Amino acid sequence: MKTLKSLHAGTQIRQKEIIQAALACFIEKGFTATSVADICSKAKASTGSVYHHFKSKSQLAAAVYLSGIRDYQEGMLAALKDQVAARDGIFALVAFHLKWVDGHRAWAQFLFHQRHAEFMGGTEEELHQLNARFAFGMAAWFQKHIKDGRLKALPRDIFISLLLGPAQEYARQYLAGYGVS
Amino acid sequence: MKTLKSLHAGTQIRQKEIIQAALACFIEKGFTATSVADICSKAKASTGSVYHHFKSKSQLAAAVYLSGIRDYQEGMLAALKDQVAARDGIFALVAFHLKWVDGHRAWAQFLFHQRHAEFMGGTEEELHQLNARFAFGMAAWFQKHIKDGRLKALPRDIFISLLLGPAQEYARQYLAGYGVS
DNA sequence: TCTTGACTAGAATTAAATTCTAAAATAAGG
DNA sequence: CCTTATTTTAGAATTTAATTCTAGTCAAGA
Repeated sequence: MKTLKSLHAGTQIRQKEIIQAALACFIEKGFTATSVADICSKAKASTGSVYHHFKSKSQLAAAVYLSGIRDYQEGMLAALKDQVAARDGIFALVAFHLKWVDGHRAWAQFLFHQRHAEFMGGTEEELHQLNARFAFGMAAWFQKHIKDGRLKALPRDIFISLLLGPAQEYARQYLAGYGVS
Repeated sequence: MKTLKSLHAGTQIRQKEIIQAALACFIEKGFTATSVADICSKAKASTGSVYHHFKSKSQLAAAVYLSGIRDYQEGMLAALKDQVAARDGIFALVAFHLKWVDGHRAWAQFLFHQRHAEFMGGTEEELHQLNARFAFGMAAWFQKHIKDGRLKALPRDIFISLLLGPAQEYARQYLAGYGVS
């Protein structure tokens, strides 16, 4: 017998198409002003399909958000994995951050503006989990450099602020001059 | 003949009631999740009445926002007007800021969270005008102290940051532990 | 008091979200 | 290959919520 919940081949692609379409619409018109019909037509999908993959418009927006974060965080960790020296790791992170923002401007803008949006309710666990995993991965890499005294031991929030704050702030200003919404 | 647009006596009160009801709903459930029916029933007003006073649900949300800002800014300027000495003015501002946040927690929370929300589109001019007027009033008071060398001349954004940043940050944390949304 | 426009009420309309039903596509086991 | 269970798609039907409309009430001021 066939395994339950076996996904069809194109499913992930379809979901990504829908997410991308939704992202484009949200950025162009904002969450409230885009209808799911808008999203359907931009994604060339039927309402049935969209609602099959996502519980609701809000949940889709949350998926857009989470999907962006996931991509960013995975990229950051991957960038880190290739490095050994403390200095190289830090450079890699900052470089990746800036590159990601530049390469995903629409998405970055969405992430920045919707940080605490209402549709995120009911996704907090998943977001929290993502963040925890990310923090863990980062910590694991930096730990050895801290132990060996090459980097200072600092509270996590301070550490992150020092590491990425400037790039973050720069990105914010960069995106502010980029367009819509 | 009667002047065009002469308002009835209770109009302002009614509008305030609706704004307060809307504020309560928005804070309790968020903008998207509250229906104008919710607002109507909380304000004991008919849909007709609500739509007579406000063009749309979004515009009502914008009015809630602007109304809060206006109240805050007027209070700040009034607090300043009573003072002469530079030190007294600064103390008065910080005190008023904290008192206002404490006395209007719901409102303050709404203002903090909705800063760049979508429904603000189409109200930017009015917001900008409010801010400009506020900045002008503030500048007017501080100018003389700066001229006389009792206060340093600093770029406006830096000046404000130094003046209210700590209180602002404190308020943010204070509200974070306050409840809903 | 009378006229006029503001205001209120709530029904009617419209628009958008969500659900539903049936059909098409796909994965695996035989 | 065929069968069958299951996922996926389409789009119509339903439901829900925003907005508009119509009729009537009320208040200001001449």
